[in-house]
Amino acid sequence: MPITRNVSDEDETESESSSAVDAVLAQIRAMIVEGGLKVGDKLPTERELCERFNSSRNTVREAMRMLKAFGVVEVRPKVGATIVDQRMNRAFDLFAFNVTEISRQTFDDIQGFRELIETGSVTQIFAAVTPENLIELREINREMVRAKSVIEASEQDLRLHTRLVTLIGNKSILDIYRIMTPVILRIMQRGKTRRIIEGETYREHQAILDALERRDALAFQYLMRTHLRAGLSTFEEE
Amino acid sequence: MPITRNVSDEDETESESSSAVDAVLAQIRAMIVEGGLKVGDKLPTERELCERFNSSRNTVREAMRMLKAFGVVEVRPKVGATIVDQRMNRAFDLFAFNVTEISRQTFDDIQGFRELIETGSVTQIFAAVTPENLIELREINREMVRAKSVIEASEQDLRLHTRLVTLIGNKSILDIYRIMTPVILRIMQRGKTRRIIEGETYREHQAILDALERRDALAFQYLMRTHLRAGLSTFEEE
DNA sequence: AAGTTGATTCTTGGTCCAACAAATGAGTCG
DNA sequence: CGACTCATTTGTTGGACCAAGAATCAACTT
Repeated sequence: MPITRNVSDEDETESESSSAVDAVLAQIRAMIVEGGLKVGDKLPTERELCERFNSSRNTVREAMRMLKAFGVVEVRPKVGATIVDQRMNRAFDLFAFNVTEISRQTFDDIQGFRELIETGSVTQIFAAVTPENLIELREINREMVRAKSVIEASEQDLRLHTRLVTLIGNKSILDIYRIMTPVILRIMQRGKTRRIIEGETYREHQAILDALERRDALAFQYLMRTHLRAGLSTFEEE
Repeated sequence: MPITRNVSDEDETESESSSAVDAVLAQIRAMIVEGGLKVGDKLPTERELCERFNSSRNTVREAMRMLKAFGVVEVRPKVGATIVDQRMNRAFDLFAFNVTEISRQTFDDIQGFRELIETGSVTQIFAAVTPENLIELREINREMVRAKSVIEASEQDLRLHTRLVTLIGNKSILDIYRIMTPVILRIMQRGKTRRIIEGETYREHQAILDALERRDALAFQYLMRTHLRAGLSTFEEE
């Protein structure tokens, strides 16, 4: 019997994907789901998967590579592949992989989204904030003006906003912010150079934190909106 | 001029990843960025990348596999690899790859996020909605009750909400909704069986659309919040 | 003669195989 | 108890072949 077994044999119940790698990927995935494998469990060895799926080792490895890229498995030499769930981190890597320039449209959309979140969650933020939080937030704001470079200042700026979002207590929203971090940073570093240096951003932050401290929802929302839109105006100058 | 630069040379500024595949991946990425390659451009052939990076073909292929998993390149036989930007679709696939069960916490977070978006964007939605939109939305709602299965009904339910979110006119938010689609669907299909059948969801949708039609922001926000939280209560019954 | 069509060849990704290197867990011996 | 050896497993390499598509060219038709 020749070695070249055809992929599309009898065991091809699903996904006649016309690609051996995709087929193996689907089968491994089915094995995870139907086998009820949970995070922390181990997958069979590569060679075992080879003979189980009638595939070559390279094919199995490429499928494993995709699982790794998806953040579903973590594989170490000798110890094998264990199931994990780092898809959020993968999504983060995804957006850090910059190939295209940020368009004006993307800029508007991201800022609009932030406005929605950061002004809309005023109730939750007010309910959760503690005096210690305020001290920390003001300290971050001071670190921003002490920053040596625009890049560093942007990171502190975003850190302050992210810290505020953390107070909402919603992990999904925080995850989204984490995913968007690279894009937001690029947006900040593009348009805010002068504003940060001139201290406008610092003073706006201070006003927002003051409103937060005295639980003035209307002021908080108004100042936050103005603050976010100010970055918007500097973008279109160029 | 010899092209064969050694991998571990001076240009290894980042990611001395101790992995040949990661090294090749970083180099290809650097080639894209520094070469100013845009979407639509073509990458060199695999064999050319082999000798340029002094790597084996399998190594290059595994690196290419990751680029494909990232949605950065699209590779077709004979024609080679072309640069694309389908990272949003990849992120979508990422979250469709379910390995873990939805926790109560995730459920709360997602619903909280939706509440923030769908009640917070009332101004934009009111400004954008047209009579045709309303007709379409009501039609989707009717299709939901005509649905044969819970799965189909859930899809129509989410379709209505997604259509509403589309009216915001913010592509980033829409992207996030698309990414979350699989998770939201699983949430819906878990808790809403009885509610959909009994027509509660339909009537709540109708009330929301009525408020939308007469531009009653307060009613819209209140009804939407109640509607979203209703699904929350059915979740904890089990 | 020009255009079309068909076959042929060549390129290129897709898959497989065999082998070696490196890492590491496990067993063994001092 | 510790150091050492060994076997297993992933990481990497090089080579081989196949299939499909692009390119080229010859033959045929109009």
